[in-house]
Amino acid sequence: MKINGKFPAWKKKKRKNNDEKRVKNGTNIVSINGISRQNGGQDPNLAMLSVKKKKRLRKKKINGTAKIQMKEELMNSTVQMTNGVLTKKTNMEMKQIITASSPPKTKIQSMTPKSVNNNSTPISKKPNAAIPSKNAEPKPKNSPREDATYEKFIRPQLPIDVVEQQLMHELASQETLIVIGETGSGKSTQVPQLCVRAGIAEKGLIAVTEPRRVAAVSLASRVAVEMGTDLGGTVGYHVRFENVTSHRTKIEYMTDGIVLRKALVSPLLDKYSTVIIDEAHERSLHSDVLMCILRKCQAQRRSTDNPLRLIIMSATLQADKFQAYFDNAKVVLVSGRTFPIEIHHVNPKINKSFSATDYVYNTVICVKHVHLTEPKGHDILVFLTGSEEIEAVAHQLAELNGSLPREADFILPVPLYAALRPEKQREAFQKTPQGARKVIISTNIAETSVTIPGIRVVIDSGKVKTKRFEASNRIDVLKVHNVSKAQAKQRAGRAGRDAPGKCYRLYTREDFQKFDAENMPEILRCNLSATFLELMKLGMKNPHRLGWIDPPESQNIDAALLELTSLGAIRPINSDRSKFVLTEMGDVFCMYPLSPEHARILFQAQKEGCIMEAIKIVAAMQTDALFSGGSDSKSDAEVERVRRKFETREGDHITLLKIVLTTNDFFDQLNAKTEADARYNKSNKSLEREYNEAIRKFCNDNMINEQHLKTGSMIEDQLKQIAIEQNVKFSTCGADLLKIRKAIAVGLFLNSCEYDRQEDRYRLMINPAITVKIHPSSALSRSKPAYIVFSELMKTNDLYALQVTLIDADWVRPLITEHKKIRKNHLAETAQRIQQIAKVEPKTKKQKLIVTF
DNA sequence: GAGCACTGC
Repeated sequence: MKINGKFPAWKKKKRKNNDEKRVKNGTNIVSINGISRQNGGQDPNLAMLSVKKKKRLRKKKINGTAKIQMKEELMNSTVQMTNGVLTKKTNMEMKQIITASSPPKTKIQSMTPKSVNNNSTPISKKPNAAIPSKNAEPKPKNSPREDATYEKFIRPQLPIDVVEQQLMHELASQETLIVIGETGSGKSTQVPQLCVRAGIAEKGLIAVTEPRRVAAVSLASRVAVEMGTDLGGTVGYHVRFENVTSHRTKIEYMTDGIVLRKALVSPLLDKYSTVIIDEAHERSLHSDVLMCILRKCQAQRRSTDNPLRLIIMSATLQADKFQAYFDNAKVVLVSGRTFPIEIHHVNPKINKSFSATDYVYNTVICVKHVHLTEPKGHDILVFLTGSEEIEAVAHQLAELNGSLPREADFILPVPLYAALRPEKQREAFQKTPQGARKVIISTNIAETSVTIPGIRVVIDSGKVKTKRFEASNRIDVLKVHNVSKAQAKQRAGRAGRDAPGKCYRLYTREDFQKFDAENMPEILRCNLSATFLELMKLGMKNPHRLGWIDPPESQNIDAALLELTSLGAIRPINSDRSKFVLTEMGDVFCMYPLSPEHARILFQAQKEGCIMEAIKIVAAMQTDALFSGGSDSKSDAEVERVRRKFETREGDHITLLKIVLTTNDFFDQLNAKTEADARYNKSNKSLEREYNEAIRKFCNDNMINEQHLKTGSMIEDQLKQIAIEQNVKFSTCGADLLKIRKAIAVGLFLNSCEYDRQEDRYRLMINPAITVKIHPSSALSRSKPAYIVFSELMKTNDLYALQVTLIDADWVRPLITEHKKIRKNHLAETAQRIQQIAKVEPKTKKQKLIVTF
């Protein structure tokens, strides 16, 4: 998947001149398709816009205002819920609401929730008259360009301004602070700046962690504008493949995963005086792990001259958990800035045409109702669970147009989900044509990851598809669940970004009351092995005794320990078998951003002498499907024909290798041609156009997803870089594919299966009670070899093995025997430990506050 | 012969 590195010379030069100041460890790769979600450095909010609009906005960037305004909309999207209010409002009342909310008034929460009452900061209602200048940050003298460009910027008022003095005071005096503020409060952009103004940044950087790349990049650029500095100057960001910071940087926006990687190299994180964890309420795996290790880190730095300050920022009022976890830390509340939203629940007594079970049917009925009753021009956003449902509804809505009254507008259904090709995704952001109403039918991608302008009505099915890990059988189960109350609120809020909105919920109010309050934290529903490996690198010995906000189930913890032990990454300490340490191999695994199984493949490949091939395959395994056939234009037969082209008898991993090698050849030829063209004085512009056009055609002909290809290529480079740092001797096996299959078999040996002719299914070798089917998308689904390994087991309607490779049973048998031995000991010890715990600690309810590694 | 939400290093 070699796209970058061999970049035409003309492109490299151009880049270098523009980006001298930037510190980039990523790859300078041209945007293959121009617009992408995983964009390399370009503004993520611009990324979703049409090319024309983008150009327009770029032009305006000189005076800063256009971009700022747009960011303002995107960053401070305003939400207010009139939760549960069903009353219809008259036009007059609606007008009043609109005048009252535009511009939305700053409102400060005067009441404090019960849970945080005793230690929360009382917030003054008086508007703050003496707010220090927003540009108090001294401007760097050596960069006149920055001053000229951004000097005149004055940011609009935000709700957080009112508590500014209060916050400054608390920031200076508290070791840990919890800031609760709903969307639009301005906390993500202002709190880091307040830290700088409070003088906290003198001792070290301010780190701000975000769960998504887009957020880290766009917040950094916004704050850079506000502080009158270049991106990468006083304010920078660091996400995977992209480090835009410099020695001058004081505020560093990062994804939470990056901070974790940094902690692995420098466990005390002493470069940072403050770590701000944003969006803590989302409870992402990384942010939970971070809170866990930062608490420990804080304790260790407490007595030094460089103590660590923690700020936990959350959008929901359920602060009690965080407060208890951080030793009764102070809580500051800031209100959001929002437009009101009318909530309508289904009432079965009135809405007789609704089905009790079929929410897809109800969706169509509801869209029709809304379309015929709501004012023209109000676009609709529908939340459903998956691509199949979405395409079905889109189809039915398109057909509905035939039966609408003559005066009604046209319904324009627009599907939106992550697996959709980028150019199709872009349609959701295009302006609605005259005489039509856009109905965007989306998965939960539209909940947080992307923001669509112009939405006035939300239709919420109340359902979401989530993946949960079944530790007992090591299976991922993908199932439709009810959303949480917080999630339903988030969805409704999407209707109130630009103006007052409405939300139709396709479930009764009684149903809503039964929903969980919050989303289930990721740590409770995923395989913990990779996380434990990282924590053990940091010195954790017994994960059962680690202080989590929500501790994972014992069974899940044990499953991860067993997996890591079997893979040879950790071993129990002889003196105390409930404690574990990393093995030498485990120490190497940690350096790779991979699951322990995938790291094991690389380790084995090194022994077998096929590390180059292994890196290509493992990198491709990290991306989503490279093939992007299905749903649009191309027929099933066509998709099948292209797929066959790459299929190999050895299985899907070798198929991946074939695709990557084919692509490499293509890029070699394309780059050679482009460089030759450059010598004939073709303009850079036309060269770039032809280059991108050729890539697009290649991907289209081969049904390869450009975006995933690009990501895979960058991961390949990253893995190679790490391998170099680990002094790995590079080797290639050429056409001898047996070696690479062996490496794959060893890494994935826990997933090896034997064919059962009678059942016509595969039995898991580590647990013969479980039988699985090879997914029909696999190259081996028809040939049914005797022994296979797979990448992943997925439970949908049946239990399917995904990504399958043909193996020799002798490669894995010794490993399986060893695994069974370990499991037996492990189980005996687990049983013993459980007995001991039951004796010593009868039902301890209160959570320990001291971290015990 | 099925059909897979979303992130992140």
